[in-house]
Amino acid sequence: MPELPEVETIKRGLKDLVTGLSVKEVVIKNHKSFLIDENTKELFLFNHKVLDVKRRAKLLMINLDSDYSLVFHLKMTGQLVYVNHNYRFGAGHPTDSLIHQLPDKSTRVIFIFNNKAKLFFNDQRKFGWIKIIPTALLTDKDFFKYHGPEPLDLLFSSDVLYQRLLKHPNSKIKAVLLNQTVLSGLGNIYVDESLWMSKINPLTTVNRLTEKNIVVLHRSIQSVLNKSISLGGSTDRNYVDAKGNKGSYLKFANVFRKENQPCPRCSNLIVKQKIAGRGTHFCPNCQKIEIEK
DNA sequence: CACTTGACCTGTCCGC
DNA sequence: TGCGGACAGGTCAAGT
Repeated sequence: MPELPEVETIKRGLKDLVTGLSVKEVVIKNHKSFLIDENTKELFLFNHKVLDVKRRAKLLMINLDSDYSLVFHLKMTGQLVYVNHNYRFGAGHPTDSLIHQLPDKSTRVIFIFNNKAKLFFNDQRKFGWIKIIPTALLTDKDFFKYHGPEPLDLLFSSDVLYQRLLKHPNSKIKAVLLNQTVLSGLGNIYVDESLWMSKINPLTTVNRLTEKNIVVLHRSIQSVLNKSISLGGSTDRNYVDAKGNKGSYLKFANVFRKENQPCPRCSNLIVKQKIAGRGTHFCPNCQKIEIEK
């Protein structure tokens, strides 16, 4: 589930909650989720303060004052939920009921902090992972050489998008936008939404796109991501933020999970079709394939 | 090289 | 009510 807006939302929440705390204990219920040896735990994890929480692409990083960082990839069903020592954030918090159920059967790793708060790494499908990596490596651009630019970075212009897309001229735009080496952070939801907003058919090959298409696509990607971040991301099934709150972006989605419903722009029915191996939602009427270049 | 498929896992939903 | 199959937001390796 978690794409850029979801990981960004978790990061913002966690940063306020865990900065300054130190890890006292870790309970690993599923070892494949977090391969770490006792030595590394003692030397680089335990009793080290959290300096900062960062995001790059879909990775979330907790920098520790040991010069190492905890790095998380949530893949499809990962959650990072912080719960304080008495299992409450405050009277009447909407997610108190959810928090009381933790740990649950999807809990794979639990971090316990010096203030007795716990951070639950839940992951139903066990695809996600946690690693401990030297912070210096994470700031080295080599580490992210297989990740494309951040779509909300000021340096990410429509020209940059154009240049990167052009490296895959014969591929379908849907597949290229899902490719993390081209651009970081988009997943199935935001690719479908961005293409709808741009009136681009997901089957269009890159070499059929006009320059105007790309200018509009660039603006649409940023608009969709910014709107989702402002709404706390998308909760389709699993996703919750660091406090256990769901995101509300999908209430405003135009095509994702809207198959057989009218297109908000032209009233034609939205279709769902497998493209690039993924369920893809679009309006075949107003998302036309460009004929001329 | 472009593209597809299968694998990693668990849970849910749908049709019989 | 039970069972089998398809499917789910991510990524990687292997195959065509």
